[in-house]
Amino acid sequence: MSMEKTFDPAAAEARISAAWEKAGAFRAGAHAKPGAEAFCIMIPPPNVTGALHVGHAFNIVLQDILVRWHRMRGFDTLWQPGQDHAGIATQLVVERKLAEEGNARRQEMGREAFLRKVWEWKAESGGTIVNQLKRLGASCDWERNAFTMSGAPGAPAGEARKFHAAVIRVFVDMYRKGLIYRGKRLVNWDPHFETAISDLEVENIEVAGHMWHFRYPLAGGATYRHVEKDGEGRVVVDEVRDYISIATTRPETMLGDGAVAVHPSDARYAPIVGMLCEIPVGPKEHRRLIPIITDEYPDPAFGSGAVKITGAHDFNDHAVARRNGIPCYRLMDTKGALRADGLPYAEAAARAREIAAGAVAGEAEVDALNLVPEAYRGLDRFEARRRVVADIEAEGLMSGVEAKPIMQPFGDRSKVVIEPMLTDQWFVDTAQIVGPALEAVRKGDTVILPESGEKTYFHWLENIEPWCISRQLWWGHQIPVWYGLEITDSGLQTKSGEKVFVSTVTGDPLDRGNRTNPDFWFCAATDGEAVNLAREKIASVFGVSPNTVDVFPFDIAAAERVRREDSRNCLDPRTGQVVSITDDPELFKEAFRLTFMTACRKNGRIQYAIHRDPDVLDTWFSSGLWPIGTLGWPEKTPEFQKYFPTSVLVTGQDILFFWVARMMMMQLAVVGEVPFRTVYLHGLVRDEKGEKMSKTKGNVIDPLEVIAEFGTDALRFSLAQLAVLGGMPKLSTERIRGNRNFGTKLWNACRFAEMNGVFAEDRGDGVPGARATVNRWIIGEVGRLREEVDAALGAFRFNEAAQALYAFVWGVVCDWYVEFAKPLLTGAD
RNA sequence: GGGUGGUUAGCUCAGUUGGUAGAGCGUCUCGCUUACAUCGAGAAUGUCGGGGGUUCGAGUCCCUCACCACCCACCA
Repeated sequence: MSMEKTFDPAAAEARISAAWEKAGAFRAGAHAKPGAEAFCIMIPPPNVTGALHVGHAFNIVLQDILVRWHRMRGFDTLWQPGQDHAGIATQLVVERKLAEEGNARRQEMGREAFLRKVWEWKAESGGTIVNQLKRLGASCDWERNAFTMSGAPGAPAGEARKFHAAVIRVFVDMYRKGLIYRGKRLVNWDPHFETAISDLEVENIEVAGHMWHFRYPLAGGATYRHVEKDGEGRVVVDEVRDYISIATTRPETMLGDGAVAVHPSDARYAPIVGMLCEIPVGPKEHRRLIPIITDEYPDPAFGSGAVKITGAHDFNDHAVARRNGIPCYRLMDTKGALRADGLPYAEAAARAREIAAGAVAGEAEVDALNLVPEAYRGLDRFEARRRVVADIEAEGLMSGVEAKPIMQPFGDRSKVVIEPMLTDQWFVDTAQIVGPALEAVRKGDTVILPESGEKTYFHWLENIEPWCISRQLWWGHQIPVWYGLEITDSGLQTKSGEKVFVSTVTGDPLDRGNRTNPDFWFCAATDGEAVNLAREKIASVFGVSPNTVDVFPFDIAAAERVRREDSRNCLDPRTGQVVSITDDPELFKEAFRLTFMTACRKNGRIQYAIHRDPDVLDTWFSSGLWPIGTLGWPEKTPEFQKYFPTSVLVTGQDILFFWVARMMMMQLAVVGEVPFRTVYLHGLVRDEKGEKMSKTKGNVIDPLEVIAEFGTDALRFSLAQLAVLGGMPKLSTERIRGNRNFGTKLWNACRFAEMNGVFAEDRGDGVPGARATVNRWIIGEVGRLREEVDAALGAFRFNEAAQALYAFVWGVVCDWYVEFAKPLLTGAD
């Protein structure tokens, strides 16, 4: 078969790809020399949210070059492929798809049915991704394809790998070691997805905002002399005021103010520190009074120097509130609307006044108080802001408003304004596990390239914050913790002589905020184990044998549904509290049915109900275990032993914190080893002008379209050329076209050889013994080239390797060697 | 407010121990010569952001200024 003048990528790629697959050329250890050193790369698992873009292509090509380079030289090579379940992103995609297809919404569908839909989506999307990776020529060991949710309950056939088990195992271990904790903290709340997110998932963007200045009247009509001085000590203001002036960019949060703070050194306010002032909003007869306190936080030079403290909706304020024992009143619901639940405003405000006056209130009670006046209840936060401003202005207590650019937090996926929200969440206590991760890079156990990446890594880890890992989503690894209500032995007995149990927990057993005592949390890999833990715990509380305790895990979502749909409610509507349950079977039946109350004694046995935390883990918690999870840990698989720690991680610098740093911490915490020896960070692929590619700009280069037009090699070579260490890859179609031409050039050199019968005879392996000077010369040149390419790749300078090959093929082989060879081939040899 | 990187030919960018600048694309001229017009032959274009310093010698090291980009950050 003689060769065409131009290379036909489509035909060749399909043929070669099939041959590779048939030969098992990419299997772990393929082409390894006996006793060879291992070389392993874990693919950064693409999300199962859709098609691959050119950024993936870039990432894949670099890995493929490293992998093939090692495999070719006889290393025992594994390139581990797989996909990430990508909690929020995938849930979003599937919800959108369901909506487009006119299906029931997730909430109507129920968790189980929805998850089945997600798995269907995953099967489709995962398959697409694998096929696209294959089109890019990725030489992964496809038989080992992994998925971060494989093996999870509800996973369909074909998802039997055990990644889920590894994730759960790590959670349980870390919990038991005290590396994971749960608590009520101010977290970044996404009102669109109605879940907490981590700090990293928040994008701070400057937007046009306003700063309003309001007057908080002093309580009881009190007045004071307000004196302001300029830099030289000259008095510029000296007047009698009956208010304190504060500034805010978020007037709607005033409703939850717990204090006004000034700096302790601020002489202007010294006369009124300790006094009360009034929040100038809401029905006049029930306005709340809050104290004027001192704290280091306010900057006397900024604004009026006085700051309103809203502990439940601002991170700074929260810290101030904590330090000073100021209550944190939550104003919003999960959708970011002002709360409509709880007691009427008048009663809530009355209680808040008592608290302000010194009444003791627990965290749960404070959280349950809804201090939103009826007029604002249920309003969206932005609408509430408008109303609050209008109302204060109408009352004449607004002293000004200025336009001001402000930094506002947005959800990276939802693009809605993030709300600091006081909620119960799970956290990794990163401070405890960060040390080894820092140390490993400092010592060089892991090297990050380019070097600037190490600086960024250090900077972030040295200032690490706790990592919020719980998400109020359905698609993900469900947190392996079961809760029961706190129960104590009251010592009381019924007439028949059996003990009465007392639940010491106040509030609603179905309330997520009500799982306060960790002694009654049961963290275990399976519900069976959780039941056993609970059984032993309850038995020990009452001093009985575990054999006499029955533990019932129940589904809290079902319980909530039962409650919603039942018009009767045996809980005290005021407090939501159930105090004690005796062994009265009728009472038990009623209570259990309506509230899923947690314990009773029945037929001489203790019965105790537990329910699993409905939340799931942050996607990055599971992908943080990618290196060990894909290799079969916790089992000591041969692959784990051979390929871990892995050799190189090739990934985008944008996920240095999200993923790389966390993998370092997690692997070191779990198996005490670094996950990889070298991290190669690359930039985001941009268009030829250096702008981010986006659908709206229309400058997206679709790798599949490029492949269709120019062939995979043209794309791959272009991407390799762009891989400058620390550089910003800018891709243009022109470049790809140029490299398609390069491919043609190479093709034609081969065609020339073929036309001259070079391939007709089998010359065997190894370096041919050349006699002609030209041939000896070119063999030497090839050797030089190889050294050059090896050196470049060894230093992760893909662009230099590409450049060397380009210059050699075009400038040496084609320009000179082919020409020199012509007389040789046409001559009488 | 911190941090990181960048500023080299018209464009996009390389330039790893300091030794008077390179590639691709584009431009201009010529050429369909038996591997290749997705090609060949030839040509033009740079005070390497400004300033200062170290050195025999600096795009390459140091200082400083300007501008750009990105990341991180709680100023109400």
